Amino acid sequence: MKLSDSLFKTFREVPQEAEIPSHILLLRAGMIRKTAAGIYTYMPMGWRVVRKIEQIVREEMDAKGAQEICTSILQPSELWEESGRWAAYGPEMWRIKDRNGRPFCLGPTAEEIFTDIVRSGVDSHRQLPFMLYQITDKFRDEARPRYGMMRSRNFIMKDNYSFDKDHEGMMVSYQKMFEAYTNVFNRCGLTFRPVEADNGAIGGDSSHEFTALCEFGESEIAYCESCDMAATVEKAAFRDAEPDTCDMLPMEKVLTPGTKTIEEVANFLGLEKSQTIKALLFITYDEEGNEKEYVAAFVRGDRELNMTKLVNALGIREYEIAFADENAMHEKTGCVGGFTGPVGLHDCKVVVDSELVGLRNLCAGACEEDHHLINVNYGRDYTADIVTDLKTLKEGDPCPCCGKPVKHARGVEVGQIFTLGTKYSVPMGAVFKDEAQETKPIYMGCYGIGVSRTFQAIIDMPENHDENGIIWPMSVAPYHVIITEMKPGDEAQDALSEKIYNELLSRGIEVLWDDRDERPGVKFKDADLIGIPVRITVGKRAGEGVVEYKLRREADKTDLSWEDAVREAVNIVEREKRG
RNA sequence: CGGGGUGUAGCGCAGCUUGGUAGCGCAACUGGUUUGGGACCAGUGGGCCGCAGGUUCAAAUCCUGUCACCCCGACCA
Repeated sequence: MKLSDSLFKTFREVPQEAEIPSHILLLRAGMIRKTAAGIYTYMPMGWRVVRKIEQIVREEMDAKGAQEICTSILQPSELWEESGRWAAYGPEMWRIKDRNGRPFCLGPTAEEIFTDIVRSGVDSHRQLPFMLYQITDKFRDEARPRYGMMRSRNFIMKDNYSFDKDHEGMMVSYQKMFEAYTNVFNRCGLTFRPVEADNGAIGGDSSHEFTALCEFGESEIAYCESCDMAATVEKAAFRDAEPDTCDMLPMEKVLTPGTKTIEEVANFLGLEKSQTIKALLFITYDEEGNEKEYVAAFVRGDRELNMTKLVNALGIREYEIAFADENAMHEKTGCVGGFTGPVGLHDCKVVVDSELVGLRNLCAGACEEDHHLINVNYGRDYTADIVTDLKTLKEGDPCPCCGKPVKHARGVEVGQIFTLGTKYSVPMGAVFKDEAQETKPIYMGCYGIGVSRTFQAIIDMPENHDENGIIWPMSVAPYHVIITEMKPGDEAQDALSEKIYNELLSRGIEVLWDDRDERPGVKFKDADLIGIPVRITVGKRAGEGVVEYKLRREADKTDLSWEDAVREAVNIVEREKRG
């Protein structure tokens, strides 16, 4: 491609709407343009990158035996009614009507469609297992689009679904996808970690998120450098403190005026925060949004409650719970703001963190203004409706696997895989006849890659950008080589540039030829900004057949004969283009 | 959905307090001089000052409403 023939425009100034490096550079390099909040157009150079990523995804999916199809973005409401998600999905779903008033949505995902296709096409166990995938636009009307394509309202996602006879087969498919995803993200040049993820109250057994590590990411993960443990903070298990071995002392009520926080109580009584019990009060709602019941959760005073774990323990959804109004709750349950403890509480569901069971002689609120109880013990003084791990694993806490202090990191979730089991196949009737002629539900898994998010996340990797612009990995670069011709119109330079251009093209290299009538500085700046991995500069020494050869990611430049430069370029492209 | 902020030329911004003919830098276009890291000189074009209403002789500026966009939070199969 000659630059003089293309629509090519870069921007010198940082666009006011962008904050993080990847978003700034995509806009400055002219790879994307915003159409509306969270809605973008891919410009020629950016679209080439997206297509490269898609191609990598295709190759890895095909290698695992998945087949590509393409479903409509428009999906009828009936399918979603069947799975129960038409009501459950909420305002994030773009809903539209056809001319006859029939409701449709712009697909936010495609479990229902794939299940529908498969139920009408599968009858026998002999047809299983198989996997289908597609790479299409997905639509989610996000409450808050952010950071360009990191969280956009319309994005490109590869989604695929596995269909197996049983749980064991499903886990084989899951493992295949785990491998495929690892290959995809490695080839795209991402630094990432697969982390154990939460899959909600009614999800399947297994889920992993693939998180590209990056300080601008929206997800937070906990990981261990001593072992393989890595999980989202919502999911990360917590190793309980060792049970106390001392005797239970008699419980006592003490006056603790004005000590509403854990810190204040601990200071007042001269205790460690770990010798106290923290109370958190909630109210839950049913599906219609009516108040259902009060919930009191208790964790050790120095711990942090993990909402996801609480919600899972209660078997409800995140939006069906909220902090309770303590005054309103007092009437019914006897709680007292700032002085609530598990003893004396009534008419509410009590959820106790598992480690409290083994700890002795703790201090808790007395459910009475300005009073606390000391020497409170589980079993003797109070019990729970549910005992489970409710804690958030914080940086420095012991690793649940090996006990070493864990680390936290931020990242961008570029992919997620999870087992669905029969969540969709049972309600939607996706069944088959097994060897014994019995009708069984199909076991499904679903797997997603955010292609457009990956596109942006690649740039945010520290090694893939610098102060001058993007540094594309060869595998996804819009072009492999850029020929920077210093002085178009100069006979020797024109001739040599053309020779190199044709030579590279004939070797299957993707070449951009900057033949614009611009000053050298502008050309160098643009070449750096758009991040083409190899630059061949045709300048003063064109007459003797000498060019300058430079890699975008390295500082040194070398003068080479044009033949050597072509050879070097072909070598490095061949070596690196597969990722 | 709550809090904060911004809408003025393609991009980045000033002007608004205290109403009086809409400005600057970059980009674009023309001519010239330049030519290995975002050149210089001279000239040119380009605006419904987000939109609607109001106050006023007069509104980018003051008032009311509304829309859009950005940031923090809530939310996120």
